[in-house]
Amino acid sequence: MKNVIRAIIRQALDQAKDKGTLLLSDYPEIVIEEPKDKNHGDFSTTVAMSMAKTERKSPKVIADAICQQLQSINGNVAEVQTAGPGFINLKMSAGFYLERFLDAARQGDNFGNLEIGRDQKVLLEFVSANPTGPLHVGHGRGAAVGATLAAILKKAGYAVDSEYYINDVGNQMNILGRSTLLRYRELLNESIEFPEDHYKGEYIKDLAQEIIDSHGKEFLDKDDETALPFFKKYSSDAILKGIEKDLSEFRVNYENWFSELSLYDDDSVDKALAWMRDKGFIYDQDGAVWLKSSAFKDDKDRVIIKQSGEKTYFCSDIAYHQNKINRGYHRIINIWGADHHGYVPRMQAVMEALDYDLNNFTTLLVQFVTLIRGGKKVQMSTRSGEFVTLEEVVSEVGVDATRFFFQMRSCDSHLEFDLDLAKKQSSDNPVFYIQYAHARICSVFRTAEEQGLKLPGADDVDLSLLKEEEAMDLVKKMLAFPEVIEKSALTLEGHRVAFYLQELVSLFHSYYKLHRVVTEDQGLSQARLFLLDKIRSIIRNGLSLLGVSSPESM
RNA sequence: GCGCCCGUAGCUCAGCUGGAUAGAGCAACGGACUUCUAAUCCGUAGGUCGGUGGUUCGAGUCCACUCGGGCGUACCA
Repeated sequence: MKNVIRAIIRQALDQAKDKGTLLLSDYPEIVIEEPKDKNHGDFSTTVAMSMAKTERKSPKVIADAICQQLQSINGNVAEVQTAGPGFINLKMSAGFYLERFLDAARQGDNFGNLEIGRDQKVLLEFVSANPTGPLHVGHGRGAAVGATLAAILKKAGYAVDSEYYINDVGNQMNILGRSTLLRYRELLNESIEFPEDHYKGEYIKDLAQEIIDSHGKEFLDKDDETALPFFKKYSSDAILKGIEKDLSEFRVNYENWFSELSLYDDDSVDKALAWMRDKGFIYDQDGAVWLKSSAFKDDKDRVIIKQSGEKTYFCSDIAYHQNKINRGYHRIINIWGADHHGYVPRMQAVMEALDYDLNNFTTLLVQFVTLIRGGKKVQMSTRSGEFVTLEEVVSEVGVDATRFFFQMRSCDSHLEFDLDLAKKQSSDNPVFYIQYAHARICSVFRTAEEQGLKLPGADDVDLSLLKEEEAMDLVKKMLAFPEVIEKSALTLEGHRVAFYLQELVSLFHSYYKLHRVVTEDQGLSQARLFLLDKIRSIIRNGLSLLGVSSPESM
């Protein structure tokens, strides 16, 4: 829509240049805005002000010159005026909007699909929690943000692959195995000492019990070395399976599950190291092997092989990202918890060393979630293993509310998740407010059907009957949907969709209150049904991006 | 100490990458149900955009400094 306005302004500029009223040695960027104040028209532009210097005229004079041209352009512009320091305000005709609305309606659920990502392959890695315990609410936010971003990018035309990186290597795996083994022995009445740094959650005891149920006392008389591999594998497999189940129930799906272990199995790690060494980014010191990350934006060099000969997590991450690059992605996006932000510069250093354009590599940091119950913070502590799992929240408030609440805020804002509010069935609760609008529209259609009224086709409807200001407000808001998708895709900010839906639905509820849809006047009723059907489609569309269902009745 | 994020109405947060008189939702107060879902709507009130200085026609937005909160600063992952 703004593009259309931009083209009109552009045309006016060209005409002014032809007539010699403006120099236009250099075309300025034409910024189109939607003024908050309705008195300032539907759109406004600041070009006149930004041209003041090069034209050496006052913004007002330039604005007047442009206005003069605009008036002669075509019938779509209903009103033009200059205002303030040099704004040009445009008011478009009702026909302009209705024509575009009809066009949007013809596109059905494809409305809002864009081409901006055409021929662009994007890799989106998110959650990637270690398989050492169930997903907690923080992971849940990452999952919701990632899945929605993937959906938005797809709608914007990108070819997106979602990926989960499984950290199934390293010391943590040993600790996990040992934790389960110790609980196993404990449950079989052996006295044990449970180390401080081991996993203390109840789920470890559950795993131990499962092993007792299936294997009995088989491992009791075996030493650690013999028993551990089994416990390690059993635990991580079971936990990963649980993670997969939690995510799929949370409507979060991946194209790839990528195992860290596989990078060792196929020598990718060694190859990546050899490549780095060959390029001179690696050196040996103090018995360890270092990456020269300080040659890039990182504050210091980082160890990739410890004195003990073990490789660090960072080491396999080099191989992992080389693998990502080799798969030919135009854009690589990682979504991490904010507690990993210190890791960003060194990863950027790796990408730079691998000769990948940093403009195409983004790490989104998702800030923490605080759960609120009864107006008070729910205490969580990873250390004691007492954190609230994603599964617990979902089973308490449902997938819809959880998915929506996680995306009500921009990623880099801390999120307060009010569990009581999420369960509330009233307009206080934004997710219900939106779903209710959808159900309400469906209900209107049921009433219409009882009256023998049918939804007209795009060629049979007379939209000029939609004369009310509220109807035009709705039409304008709907036409902004593609811009919301575009903006969300470009800024990687999914919360915009949540905000947009609230605004759209609020306009609908007002309209509904003021104007009865099913009336004696068949033509008018049909025009209104047509309007509602499109609103319904956008709600359904937007909610599905957010991973929220659209109930037909509530 | 250094680095990243945040600071906007009583609360939770937007603010379209520099535009006009800073917005929304809750909460508060006052209204609206013979009508398609009142699970809703309409109205009122609420602000030194943490602070100081700078950049310019113009700053919540950009820069510097500063105060407060969160997180990070491993040969952990």
